[in-house]
Amino acid sequence: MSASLRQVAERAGVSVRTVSNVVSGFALVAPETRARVQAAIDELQYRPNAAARHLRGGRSGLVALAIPEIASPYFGELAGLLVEEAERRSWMLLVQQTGGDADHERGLLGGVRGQVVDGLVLSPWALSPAELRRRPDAVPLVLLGEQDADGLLDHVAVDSVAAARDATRHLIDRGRTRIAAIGLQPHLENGTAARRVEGYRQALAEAGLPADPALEIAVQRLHRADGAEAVRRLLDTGPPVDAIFCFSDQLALGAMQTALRAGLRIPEDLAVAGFDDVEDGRYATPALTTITPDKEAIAREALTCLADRISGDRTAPARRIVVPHALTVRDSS
Amino acid sequence: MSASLRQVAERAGVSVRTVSNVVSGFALVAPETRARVQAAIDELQYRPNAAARHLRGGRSGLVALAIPEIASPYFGELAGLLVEEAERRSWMLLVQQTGGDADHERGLLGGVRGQVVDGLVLSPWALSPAELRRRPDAVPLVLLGEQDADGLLDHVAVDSVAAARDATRHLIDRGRTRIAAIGLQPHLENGTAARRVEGYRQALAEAGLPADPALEIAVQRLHRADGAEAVRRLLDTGPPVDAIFCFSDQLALGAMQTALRAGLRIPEDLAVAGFDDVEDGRYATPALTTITPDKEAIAREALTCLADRISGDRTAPARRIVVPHALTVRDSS
DNA sequence: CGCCATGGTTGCAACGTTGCATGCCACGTT
DNA sequence: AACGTGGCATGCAACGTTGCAACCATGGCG
Repeated sequence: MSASLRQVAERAGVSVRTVSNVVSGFALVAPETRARVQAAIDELQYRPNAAARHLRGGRSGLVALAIPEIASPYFGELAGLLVEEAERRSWMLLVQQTGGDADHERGLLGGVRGQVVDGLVLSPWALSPAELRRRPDAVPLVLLGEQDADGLLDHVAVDSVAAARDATRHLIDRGRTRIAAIGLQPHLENGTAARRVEGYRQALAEAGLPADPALEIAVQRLHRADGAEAVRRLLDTGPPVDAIFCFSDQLALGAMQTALRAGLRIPEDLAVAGFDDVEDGRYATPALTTITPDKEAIAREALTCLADRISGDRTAPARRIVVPHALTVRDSS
Repeated sequence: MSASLRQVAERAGVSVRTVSNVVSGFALVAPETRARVQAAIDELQYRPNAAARHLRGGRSGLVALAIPEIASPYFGELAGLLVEEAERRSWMLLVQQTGGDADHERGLLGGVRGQVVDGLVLSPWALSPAELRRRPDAVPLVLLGEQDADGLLDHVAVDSVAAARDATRHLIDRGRTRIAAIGLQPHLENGTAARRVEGYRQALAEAGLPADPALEIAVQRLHRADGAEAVRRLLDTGPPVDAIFCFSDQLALGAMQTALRAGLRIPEDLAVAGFDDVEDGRYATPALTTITPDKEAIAREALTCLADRISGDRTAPARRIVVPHALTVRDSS
């Protein structure tokens, strides 16, 4: 296999300990010795053994990212940024998919298989705040999204209420009055959808528009298919609408396709706004108006937070980090 | 921290070795002893230490996936399937992004930081076959895509020549005669683009259509922006076209947006076909005709191949695995 | 001249696990 | 009664690394 410290030591005629000193760069080593050891290292192509370091030092240099599904564009983009940010901190990122399954999420809270990782970035979906709170405190943990765990766990997220309000207000500013909201998830304890409805309702109230429950459409998941189906229902049996605010870009893209196929013109007959600003939306026809969360900031803050937990005080009070968002207006509204 | 075998052993009043036997399930352990040990394990919430197992056994249970970028839909979908497939084999997947950078890819060939992983699934982009071939044989490796490393390394891929021929033939069957190909990459040694051009030319030749170099458009990357720009160039300065075959769905989506904005009707004025069958294409307007590679098969075969290398003969002859593909016709053609 | 500080190097131990060899006991056989 | 056998349990060692403390020169100082 690969060379070990011992073999390098034998080759250089020094002790194992001295080679270790050279490798780790620190400590007092005579320049001449260092050179000799370095030569042996190069010849044998020595590479430190991660397993031994992990065992000895208790750090693996690995961080897990647990998300519902990596194939979804929003999580894909986020994962990409997290990988980059992790690399910047000489960590490596391990991806777990929960599929939005509660048991799966619960399992991860207890620690990723055998304490392999130094920390966990979790985007909970099905788990209730209550369950999140009473987790066995194994690995340092950061949550993505507003999970309302009573400030007991570190969070990183945009302000969903404000963002949803911004999006809805924009549609109102465009003169729309019958604005539907697609993306409620009453079957989940997940607080994100609830916050977005809240922001939506706030904007309506501020503008003096009535809140019509028939305009609030629930979905199972946040995929394109769900958005498509929601619009189908809305057009078939719902009240007339002149705008839709979708809680994700995926929902919005599915919604747009169905609306276009039904012969509606976007934005003339129906204005559409999404949430996430994934690349698909920018290249859709028409290009999608959306809420743009600062994803770089999410990635950066999440890992900063994790780093602080890992090397700092694990019992420090939980932080709730709110990252900026913006409204990006495009052709769909 | 977490309990170790020793602590469980003390609690259960047996030796460390016996606890190990219980944990690993094997060996001869008296039912009564097993029960007592199991009780101690549960009480202390013992979980085997991955670092120690890795050090002792030489297996980490980790596999790395190295791709240009996870945020790209094709790689996102593939990564999702690989994560699932890995889980099925009780492996965990670690994601590395090369950004299509040659140095980065080269670095990974030498082994992922300190032999952390048992295997590597690499989707090379910038690296030449020659370089791939003379890699230091560190970790077991499987390549995604047709990299033409002279049969010296394991590969998993669709037959790009045949697939490109199928797509082009379909456009010809639709009565198109001026068919452009977007996605050539003469600046890269990467063989995939070259194979797709070949398939495209074969189909033209079979149909007796002339091969016009002005209809073969090169791009830097395979993003939507590149497709959009390619179509812009084509419409501005190129010869007239009535169909486009793009080497990726992303290129096709970018191409469609630009064409639609230029007032062209799809498919009436311009038929478009892509490659990859990512979800975006299915929900685009019009829905995108494309080549559908069996991604599940790619994920499955890649990990099977890796598993064989890891636990089997590392010097066995390299395998070239070709997975099935299909032509999926939708509204864009 | 002896002592101490300093620079440079080293050995030991331990992190948690498992392969190997061995030990112990009870039972059945000769 | 002595012996072998098989079921069960254990001790030792090693995987590669690093913290700790000790070690040995050397040279400066009292």
